[in-house]
Amino acid sequence: MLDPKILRESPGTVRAAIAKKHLAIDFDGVLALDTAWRALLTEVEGRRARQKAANSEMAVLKKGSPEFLAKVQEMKAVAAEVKAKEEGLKSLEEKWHTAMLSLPNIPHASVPEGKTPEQNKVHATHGAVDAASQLAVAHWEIPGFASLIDFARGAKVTGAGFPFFVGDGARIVRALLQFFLDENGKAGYTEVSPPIFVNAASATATGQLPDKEGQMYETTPDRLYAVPTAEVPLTNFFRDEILDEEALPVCRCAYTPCFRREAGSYGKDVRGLNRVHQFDKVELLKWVHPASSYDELERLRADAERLLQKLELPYRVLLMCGGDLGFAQSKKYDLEVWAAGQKRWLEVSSCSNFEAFQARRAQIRFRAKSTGKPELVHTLNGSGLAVPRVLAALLENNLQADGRVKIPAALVSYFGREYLSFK
RNA sequence: GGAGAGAUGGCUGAGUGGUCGAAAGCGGCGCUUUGCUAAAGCGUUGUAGGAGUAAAAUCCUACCGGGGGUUCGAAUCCCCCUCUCUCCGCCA
Repeated sequence: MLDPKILRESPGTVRAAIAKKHLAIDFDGVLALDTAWRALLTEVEGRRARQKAANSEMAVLKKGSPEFLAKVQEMKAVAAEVKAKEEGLKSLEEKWHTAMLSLPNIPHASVPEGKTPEQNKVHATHGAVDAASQLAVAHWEIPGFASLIDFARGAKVTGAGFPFFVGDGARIVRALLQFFLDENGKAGYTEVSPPIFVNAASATATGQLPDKEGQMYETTPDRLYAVPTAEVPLTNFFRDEILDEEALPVCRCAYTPCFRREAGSYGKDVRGLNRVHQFDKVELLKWVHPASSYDELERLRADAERLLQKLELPYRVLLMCGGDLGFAQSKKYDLEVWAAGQKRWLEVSSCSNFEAFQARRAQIRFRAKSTGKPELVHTLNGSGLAVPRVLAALLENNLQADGRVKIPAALVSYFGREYLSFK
C-alpha cells in the first residue's frame, strides 16, 4: 500500500508510476474517494466531539434533574445522527481502502521504461552459453529421467505437477538445499524454519490475498494457506512490530516447500521441472533502513548470484522494465539460468526491493533514533535459490556422453559423489 | 477433545456506567545534586487518523485482545470470535 499522503501532496508521482507500470487504474476516482472520505470523517468527528463535551457536562449534573434530562434528549438526537453517518463512513472507508490497495508501488528512477518482458534490460551475463553440454537434451528426455524424478507416480498419488524424487533425484535435492542454506548462512543470513501454513491475515499482509487467492492451496476447515513461498511466513515474522534501529539490517533465509496452484499456466513452461505445484526453495529476506535499501538490493542480488557461480551454471541478470516489474516492487532483478537442452533461460531467483510498500501493509517499523518516532522499514527478498529449475539446468548442462551428470565441485561434498546416475 | 481462568500502555498492575488515554510502580529520556560510578530529587515519556503550518506550534477523533450490541454516555454491562495459561483426556 502507498502512503496516502503522497496522493494528496504529489498525485503526479502516482500517475507517473501507474503509467510506467502500464496499469489501467482510475486514479481520479481514487482521488475523489479520498476527498469524500475525509469530508465525511470530519463531519462524524465533529459530532463525536459534541458528545464528549456533553458527557463531561452531564457527569457533574445531578442525575434525573431537569437539566440532565434535557441534555439526554438533546444528545439522543446527536447520537442518532452519529449512528447514521457512521454507517456511511464505514462503507466509504472500505471503498477507500480497496482503492488504496489498487495503487501500485512507485518504480525507482533506475527502472527502465517498457511494457513487455522483451523490454527487460539484460544487466549482465555470466558463463559461456556455448560451452554447455553439446549433447544436452531437455531434462525430461534424458534416458532414465523418470526413475529419478517420477511425474507419473506423483500424478497418481497426488496430481499433475507433484513429482516423486527418488534415489539420486532425492539426494541431489537435499544436497542443493543444504548447500544453499550453508552458503547463505556464511553470507550473514540467519536460518529460519518457518510454519508452512499461514493464516489469512499473513497472506493479506504480503499481498497474496485478496489478489492471488486462487493461486494458493487452502485448507478446510481451518482456512490456512499452504505457503507459495517462504516470503510469506518470513515477512510476517515481524508483522505489527517495532524493531530497534541498531538491529537493521535483519537478514534471514528459510527453506520451505512451496505450493502453487499455477492456475492458467500451459505449454512448454510447464514441462518437466520447469513448473511444478510443489517445489523446494530457499528464500532470502531483508528488513533494512530506508536509506540503504538500494545498496542492500545489490548485495542481495550478489548473494543469489554467487550460488549460481559456485554451481558453475551460466546465467544472466535481467533488470525488469516498468511493465514487467510487478505491482508491489520498486525495482527487481531476475536471475535466469541457461538450460542447454531446452535452449532457454529459466528464472531461478527474483530479487526485489519493496521499499515501504509491504512494510506499510504489514506494519513493520523501527524506532528512528533521530526523531524517536517509528518509521516503516524497507523490505527486500529474493530466492537463494529455487531447486527444480536449478536442477533442470544442472542436468541439461552437465550431461556427459555416458549418460551421467557431472556434479559441480562445490556440490560434491554435499552430494557425496562426483556423478549423478540415471537408472 | 472436556473443564476452568485470563487478555489493560515498553513491562508489572489498578480500575465494574460519566470529569479515564486510563492510578501506582518499574523501565526509558531530560535536568539538578555528585570526584567517578551508584543513589536521590524534580520533570517528562503511547500509537494511528484527520484538520492546520513553509515547517513547527496547536486543535479534533479513535484505540484497554478482535468484532457486534445496549446506552445520552462503555476499559467497565450483553453476545460472538481469537489467543494465552492451568487441569483432565488423547497422541507423534
